[in-house]
Amino acid sequence: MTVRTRFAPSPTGYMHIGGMRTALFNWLWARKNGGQFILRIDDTDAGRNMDEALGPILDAFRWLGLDWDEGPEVGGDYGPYFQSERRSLHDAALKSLLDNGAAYRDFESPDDTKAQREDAEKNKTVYVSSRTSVGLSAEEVQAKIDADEAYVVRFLVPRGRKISIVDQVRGHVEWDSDLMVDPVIARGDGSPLYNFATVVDDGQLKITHVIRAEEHLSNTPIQVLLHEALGNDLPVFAHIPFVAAPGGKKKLSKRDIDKYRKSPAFQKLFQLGDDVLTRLGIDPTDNSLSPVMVAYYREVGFLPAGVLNALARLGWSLDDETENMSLETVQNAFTLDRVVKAAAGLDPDKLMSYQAYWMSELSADEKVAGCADFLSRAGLIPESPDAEMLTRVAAVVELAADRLRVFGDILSMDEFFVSSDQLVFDEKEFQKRVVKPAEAVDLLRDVRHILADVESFSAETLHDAVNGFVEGRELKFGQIAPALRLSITGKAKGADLFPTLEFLGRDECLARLDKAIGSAESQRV
RNA sequence: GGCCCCAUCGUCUAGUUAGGUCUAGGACACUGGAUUUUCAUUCCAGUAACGGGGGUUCAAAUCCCCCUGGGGUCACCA
Repeated sequence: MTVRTRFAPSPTGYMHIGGMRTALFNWLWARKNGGQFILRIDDTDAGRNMDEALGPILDAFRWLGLDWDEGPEVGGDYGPYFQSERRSLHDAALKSLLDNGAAYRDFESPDDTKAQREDAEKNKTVYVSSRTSVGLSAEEVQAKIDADEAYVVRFLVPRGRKISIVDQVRGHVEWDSDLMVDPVIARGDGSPLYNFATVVDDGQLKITHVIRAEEHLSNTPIQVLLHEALGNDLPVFAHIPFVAAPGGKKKLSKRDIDKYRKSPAFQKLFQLGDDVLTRLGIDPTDNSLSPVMVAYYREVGFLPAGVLNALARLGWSLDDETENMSLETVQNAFTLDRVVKAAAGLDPDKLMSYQAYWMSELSADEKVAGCADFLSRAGLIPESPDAEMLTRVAAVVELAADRLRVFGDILSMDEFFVSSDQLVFDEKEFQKRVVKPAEAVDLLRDVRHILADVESFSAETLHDAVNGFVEGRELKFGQIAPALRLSITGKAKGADLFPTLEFLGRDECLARLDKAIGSAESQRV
């Protein structure tokens, strides 16, 4: 039997990071077993703006390198893959259920149903459907239809049944059919509801494994019954824990984004993301991009490998020690029985550590390509940089070394891409390191002479020259380095100092020093 | 509230199915130290957990029961 898994997103305009994890596990299970992974679009409220709504979802899959064997754009033998286009399948299934008495038209008014529900709640009894319409003869039903009486189609839940499944992650789970309400499976106009459409589609698509988040566990007994009534082979179910918000156990949700912004666990991520997004000209506070969405990580400059690694380790482990895993490694090792049962909070810190690892695994060329793209988009270098500019980027990437965790980090090294007149000093640090210390400006002047006179402007000779000066004056390096760094880069921290000087070159360094000295003097007076 | 699920360091987890090898392992985060005359990296060290109570057993993180706590879901949404 070929394993067939599916992910069935509704087109919402963005890809949720938790949904992505569910999709990943489905993909993994299919690939691990040499089966098929299917993308079905659950667009029941007919497709308006489908490009806008579906595009970001497919983009997320493409970015992470998760391919689908059947679905939008690629087709397949069991199509169509948009639920809205599968109506004839749903109609036929509905008719068969109605014909054999497994479902019935319920003419009870919604208000009556609601009142019964509330009554039951008040009396602390179990609410089950009244089934007042079940006893109606075919003629009576037809008469009501002819009289335009409103109705819905409900599935007639068999009484006295224990419905049990062997969930691949949870084990044996059981429900009592006597406690179940007859679910509405279609509206009066015949349009199917989720539980019904899903079962019809899963059956027709020959899905063998339904791997989904645990919030769907409570839908399972209805779906099992529907599969039975339709004569489908029952798929294997695996309910994986949902992805929780950092620090908590609640489902990660787009609506709570403002709360996350204040959460300490999210602090570092937001700081990084806000900075990068702002430099790219995207307003990070309007929440059009947030850490709940896959696209956020791409925009900030994460690697697919980093995100994938973090997602795979959220609720799954290979063994007691392996942390850094490629998609291929995970794919080969993936089993459902190693999926954890409890909800797992997304840990931005850990995500960042996976990311940093995969960034360090990248070749120099790959880093340069990624950084150049971000620099272009931030307007720091031309859109199509020439070879000379790319060499420059490569040199900065080398200077950045492991300070580069995400591609967006390169944007905070803007001092290497602007000239002295555009250079902005960190105001607070400038006060502290250059303006305040009494001797700073004089020392800077001395250093200027050294830089002007040194024979070859290389990191090594620069280091020796400055060092000689420091020793000759019986100073400490720390008395001069911070002021020098700030004058040259405008920042209090950054890449190694002397290589930075060498990279910028003598003229640029002197110009920056002059600017700093001038600025400090004017502020002192 | 009904139904269902879950419960090991702050976090992600190993260990639970086949009880002993667990004075509970790893990773992230955090703290301290070394290296780096910034920052980051790297290295070393440290803090830190079986929710509680009953059983069963020679032996329980592991099996059973109860409690507590957390969560999901209760639509003519998906």
